[in-house]
Amino acid sequence: MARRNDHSREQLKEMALLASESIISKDGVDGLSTRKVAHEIGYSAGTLYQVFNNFDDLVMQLNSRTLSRLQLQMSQQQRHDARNRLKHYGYCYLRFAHQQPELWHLLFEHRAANPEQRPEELLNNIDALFNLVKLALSELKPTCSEIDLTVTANSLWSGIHGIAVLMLKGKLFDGDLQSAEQAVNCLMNNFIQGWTSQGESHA
Amino acid sequence: MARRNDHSREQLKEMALLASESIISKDGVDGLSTRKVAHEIGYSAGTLYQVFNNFDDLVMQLNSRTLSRLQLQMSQQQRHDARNRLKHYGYCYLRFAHQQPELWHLLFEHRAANPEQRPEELLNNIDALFNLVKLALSELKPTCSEIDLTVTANSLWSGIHGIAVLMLKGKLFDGDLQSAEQAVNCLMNNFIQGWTSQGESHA
DNA sequence: CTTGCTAATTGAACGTTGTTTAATTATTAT
DNA sequence: ATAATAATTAAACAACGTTCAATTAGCAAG
Repeated sequence: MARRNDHSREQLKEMALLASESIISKDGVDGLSTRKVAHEIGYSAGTLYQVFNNFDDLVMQLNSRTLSRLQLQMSQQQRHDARNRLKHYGYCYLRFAHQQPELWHLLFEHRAANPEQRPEELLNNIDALFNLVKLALSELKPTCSEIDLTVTANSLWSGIHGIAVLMLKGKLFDGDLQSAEQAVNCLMNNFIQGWTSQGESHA
Repeated sequence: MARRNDHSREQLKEMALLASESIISKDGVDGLSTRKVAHEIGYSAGTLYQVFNNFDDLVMQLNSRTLSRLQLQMSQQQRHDARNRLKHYGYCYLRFAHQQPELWHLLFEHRAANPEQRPEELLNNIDALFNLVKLALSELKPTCSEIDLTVTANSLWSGIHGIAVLMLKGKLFDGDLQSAEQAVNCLMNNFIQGWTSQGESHA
């Protein structure tokens, strides 16, 4: 029996999340289980429920970490003009999905039994990510209204997301990063070209 | 014990697939299980393994049906010009995802334990679907090379797919069909506008 | 230093899941 | 009618998330 003051709650949570990431990197998302995590950190499965509400809660907190790491990567290297920054975002997104396919899958494709318990932090991180895109778009068309900007950012970024999804699914692009990057390039170029060459009617 | 000649293999498979769809419509994708399907058709779980290799095989055959239904809906109503036909495809795709979210989710987000056993039929249906898009694109730019056409179709359709994914995830577009359609419209308009207004350098 | 209280930790249990297999039962062939 | 065959089942297995009574460790008071 692990002694009571061996680790604080915070430490326990941190250990569990680290162990989860390690397990996922070894056995994939489907190999993650409460018993494995508990065993890895030298506790029993029940103890995890002192730190997490349930398994989905653990996943959500994992996702929070993953998303903030993604956000960090994307927000670096802001030196380019808006057009190239958008491309940079797309490549970052794609590269992250390619390098951490299991964590990415958990982040975007995990179905919580109780979806409404998504932590505030995760939602905020998603918003922050979208705001990067909106900001770049607004530089490309300063006269654009806020609502049009939102629709445009949603549409464009959904496209990038779709490419990442299908890359990981291995169906399109042969699961190949390079050909997926080609698709991002194609989508970005054509979309931005179309968007900047016409009025706001097509927002 | 159900008697041996009550149903042929074909009938058994058909019953199981129908029962699966019924269960999914009631309890969702996560409510689907071998025991439920077996109980619904009046057999025991073991009997299913005479007709399916395993649970993933059942899912794959379900997906084949789902995909061919989607393909049917999309290939109808071909009367429009290429541009509007592409939009029609996008709306069809989106509407299907919205009307049958559980089946759609199973089709595109189910992770088979053994991914390489995907049935020929499913792959063919996916190809057929993509060829619809490529054909419409080729009408928009008859001089376009086959390889550019492929990249462009992949990019555009990945975008549509991404919108559908995020619509169902309920994160963007408020899970709302109408605002997702707006995104499809935005993506299609800008992409096509951009693609047709420039040479093949951006394929 | 011992005793008693509190709270962390555990192990076993429950109800699931997909899957396998020995035993049973229904059908067919002789 | 009997023997061979094949379909069907019930039970078992391992693993899952989750709960909870029992145990044990830590701390405070006497």
